[in-house]
Amino acid sequence: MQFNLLAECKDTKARAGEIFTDHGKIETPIFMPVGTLGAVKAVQMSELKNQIGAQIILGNTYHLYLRPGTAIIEKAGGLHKFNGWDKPILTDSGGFQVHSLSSIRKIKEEGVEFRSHIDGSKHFFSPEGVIDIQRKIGADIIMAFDECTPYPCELDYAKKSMHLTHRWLERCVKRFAETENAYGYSQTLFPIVQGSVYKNLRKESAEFIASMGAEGNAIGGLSVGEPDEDMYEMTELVCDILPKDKPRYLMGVGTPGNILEGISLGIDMFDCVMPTRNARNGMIFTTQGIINIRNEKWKDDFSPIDEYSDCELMRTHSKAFLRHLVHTGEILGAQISSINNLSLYMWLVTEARKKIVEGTFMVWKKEMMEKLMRRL
RNA sequence: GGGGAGAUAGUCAAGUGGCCAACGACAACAGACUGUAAAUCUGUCCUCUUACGAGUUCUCAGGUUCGAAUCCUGAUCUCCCCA
Repeated sequence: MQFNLLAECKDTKARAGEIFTDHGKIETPIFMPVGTLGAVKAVQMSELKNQIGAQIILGNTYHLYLRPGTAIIEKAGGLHKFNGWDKPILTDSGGFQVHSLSSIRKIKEEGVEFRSHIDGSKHFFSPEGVIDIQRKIGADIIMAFDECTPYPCELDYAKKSMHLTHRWLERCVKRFAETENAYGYSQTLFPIVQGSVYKNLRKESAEFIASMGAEGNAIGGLSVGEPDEDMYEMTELVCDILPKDKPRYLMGVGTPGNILEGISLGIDMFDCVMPTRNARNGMIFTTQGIINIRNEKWKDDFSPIDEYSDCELMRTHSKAFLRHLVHTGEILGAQISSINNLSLYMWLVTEARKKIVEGTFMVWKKEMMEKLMRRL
């Protein structure tokens, strides 16, 4: 993997760059649609590629390990072959499931014991095992196994958890170095900064992660319920420590506003389920603000969903029709909504990149923050 | 014409003397959702009130009772069976 920094904003810490992987180029800042099970829910690969313009998607180690199982993916020749997505893929390690499945897992020094959320069976994830699985899944970028701490989180717990994540990281790095890619193209391992919302912990973690010399670095444990101000403060602090010449990935973020703020703090990569999950629940992100398309007020509004969208679907379909689809539970409602939201997110990062290169990012960002986050 | 069953809030549907403004489901309305246990979840849902609470209800009209959606009488309407 290769990262080139192409432009920097003079007013903020925003930057524009490009990442080269064996599956192609990624222009940063970038938003990565989440496809937990190897598929972005309600969106076809061709739509992702041609309409939305996605450059990289996510998969999830824990979920793919349970179903279809590592052996099947290996037999298919890796996830790219299995799901037909020939551009870059990033897999999360299962660290987020340590957080989201907290009621059915047990954390130990050695690793994490999960009970499958599907059938209750026991599974053990160690840092080494997670690297092995991710080697077999074959994502271009793989993540270290970490504990994504909850919010709120006691200082004492956050500290212990962070140190555990650091020890796990060393084991991940070791295993990664000892193993090879399974399908002939290169993979790279991103370590993850933790430390909850504690400045001293974040600093310590960022310094430790920076010292690993990875090709890219991630910030985890944020956007788990803390106030936006805390998220931004931690992000800024960490970005200032992480190497400038490597991409920075803010995991799980966020709203369009969060993303713009993250970009201005020096983040290059984002992923979030919000555009797809919320789409399925009727939340439509448009260039003019946020719409709850289920609301009664749209029932006879035959104007385009977003006449200023660069997504043709949004300019041609009416709010009333989309409301009808979502309201009646038509699958097409989820599809159109998901494509729209992802298109909007991709448009957002693409525009941001342009503005950074042009040198007008700050003014544009301010305008967009208000516009995109307002409720219609 | 004869016999039988039934009418409960937007819909379906429990309740068959007090714990009933009335179970539940659906619909409707609103909200939540940030490295996806989510096409999920939460709330409201007779009227008025932010709420506390108050006021009207269980086809209609009488009646029994301290007390009725629940018992009695009649009316109206619906459905089924036989001729």
